[in-house]
This record gives sequence, C-alpha cells and structure tokens, in this order.
Amino acid sequence: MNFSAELIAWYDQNKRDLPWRNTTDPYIIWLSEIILQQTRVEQGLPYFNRFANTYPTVAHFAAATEDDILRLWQGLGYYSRGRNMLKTARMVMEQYNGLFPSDYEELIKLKGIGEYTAAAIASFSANQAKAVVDGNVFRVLARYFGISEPINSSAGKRLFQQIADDMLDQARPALHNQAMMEFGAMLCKPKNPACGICPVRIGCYAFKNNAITTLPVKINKIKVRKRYFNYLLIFKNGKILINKRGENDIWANMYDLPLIESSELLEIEQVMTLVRENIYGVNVTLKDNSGIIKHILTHQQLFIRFLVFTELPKKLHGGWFYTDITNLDNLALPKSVFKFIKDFFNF
DNA sequence: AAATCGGGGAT
DNA sequence: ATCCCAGATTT
Repeated sequence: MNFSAELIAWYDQNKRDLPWRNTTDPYIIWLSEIILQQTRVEQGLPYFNRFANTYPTVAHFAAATEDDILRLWQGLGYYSRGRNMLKTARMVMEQYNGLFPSDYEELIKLKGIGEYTAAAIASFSANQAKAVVDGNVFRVLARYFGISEPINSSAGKRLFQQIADDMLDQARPALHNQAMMEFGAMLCKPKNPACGICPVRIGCYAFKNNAITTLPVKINKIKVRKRYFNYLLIFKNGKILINKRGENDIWANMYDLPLIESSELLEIEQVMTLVRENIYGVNVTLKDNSGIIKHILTHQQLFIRFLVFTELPKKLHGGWFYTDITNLDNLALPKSVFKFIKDFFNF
C-alpha cells in the first residue's frame, strides 16, 4: 500500500463518528468547516449542532440577522467567520438560487471560504479531486517527507499544497482528505505523537531521524499587545447601559459596556477622574469594582476591570443604549464581559 | 510578508 | 508560559 492507502486503512478503523461526516449537503459541510476553522472539534461540535438545528438550510441562514448569527456564535471567537457566513448565505440565495455550490472554483469566490475550505467542501460534498491543506496536513507531510520549509511562509504554503496535490488519491479524494486530517489530529499529534502504532512510521523521515519535535517548522512568533479595559456597569430599575462596538477592533459589531481604555494600568482613582470628566460631568459614587481580571487572547492580553454605578449619565455616547437586563440573552457579548455580567446579576 | 481576528485545551 | 486548533482577510 502507498502512503494514502495506508492512512485510509487506518482511518477506516479509527475514525470518530462526527455528524458532518454523515452528509454530502454542501451547506451542512460549509457550516461545519467554517465553525472548525482554528477550532478544535470538541469545542466546535455543540456550535455545529445549534447552527444546523436553528438553520437547517441556507435559506434559513440567509434570513437571519447579523445579531442572530453573532448571538449564536457567542463564545466561539473569530466572529468575522459568522459575519462572513451571513454574507455568503445571502450571496448563495441571490447568485446561486439558494443552491449551495459544491464546485471549488465557485466556492473560493465566497466570503470566508479560502483554499482549504473550498477544497474541503468540494471534496466532501461532490468528491472533487482537491487536496485539503490544514494544520494537520502541514504536520503530517512535514514529518513524513522531512520538509523544513516553514509552513507559514509563502513558499512553504505553495510547496505543501503541491505535495498534498501530488499525494491525493484521485479516485477517492473525500476519503483521502478525511484520512489525512483525522490521522494528523488523532495520531500524528503536535505533542507526543503515537509513533509506536503509526502505520507509516517505516517511511517517515521524522521518525527515522528523530525529528518529531523539530517538524513542522514555523516562523514569525506573534507579539502580544497589552490593553487595559475599564468597563462601566451602569444599571438602574432593571435597565443596563450597553455599547454596540464598531467594525474594526476585536468583537466587531458585538455588544459590550461603556468602555474607558487606557494605555497602561490605572489606579481606581485615576479611572474615576476619567469617569467624572468623560461620562458624568459631575461627581459620582462608585458602588463596586471587580478588581483586575486578566483575559488572555492569542494576540492581546486584556486587563479588564468592571466599575459599577447606579446613577445614569446625562448624555449617551455613540453606540450606547439602554436595554432590559432580561434582554441580555439576545445580545452577542464577548465571553469575558458576558461572564461578569451574568455572575453579577446572577442569571 | 506581516498583522489581525477569540477562546480553550494540552503540555 | 507556550503551542496550536478542519484559516481567512486586511494592511
């Protein structure tokens, strides 16, 4: 057996039972693929089930509002995925008569669908001979062939795509792609891969040369930005003051609280000075504060503090509005903000 | 080519 | 702490 056949045989014996593997509906496969971008199967699975149940067809999806989608996406991160999905669902309704495409060249035109996702949908739904290259495939190929070209350089991406294309089983691309990814996720893992039971270790460069820990190669380490968020939790008579965020920063178009961001960590009194100057215009009583809550994201470290007030400011800034506390369940809030408010009001 | 976009789990 | 996850888009 060749490399691909070995992995398919392994897959046949070891695959997980996942709901999106039981369909060839490109819409359902699209749902799963977008949700799983940069997301572990275990984390994405409940979201997939909620989306598939709430929006059984692309027509249902296209009829949703952005608030609906973001609310259902709440907690999953990388929210532009959800916003792009709505654009794509509406494009499918208008340009494809509601019939979700399964051809690579059509899929790649849609919002939020890149090379990987187009190949995944095309192969899984229509058995098109397009090789997927995701994080798993990068790792499997780098180790097996001993490729030290960085996986996140332009040359590296081209090289790995080329190799993946060459390896693809033209007769059963869907099975091949599933096998490559499942093998990478379950056996050829980043840490402590199960080389002892690996069906292709005899031909594996990394196994033979003890290079498991050095492959694949990745360059450019991300730099983390530190930000200091002072959130104002202002409520009275069952109403809470909410802010709708803009389109650029993190959590685009989502909801949070009136925010005073500072470039460094401030003392409470320094924040209160800003609150008096910029929010109330007069003296105001601080009812409570949360202390610093550290929230770690991939590219940012957020040092969040919540300040509680029960007096209402005279003027509202852009994006601010009052809503019933009971309506908070309908708004898409960042995980960290949602958790604090939820605990604070005990709902 | 580099930066940006979340949150969570494994080590 | 560090790495990475069924990556894509913008700068």
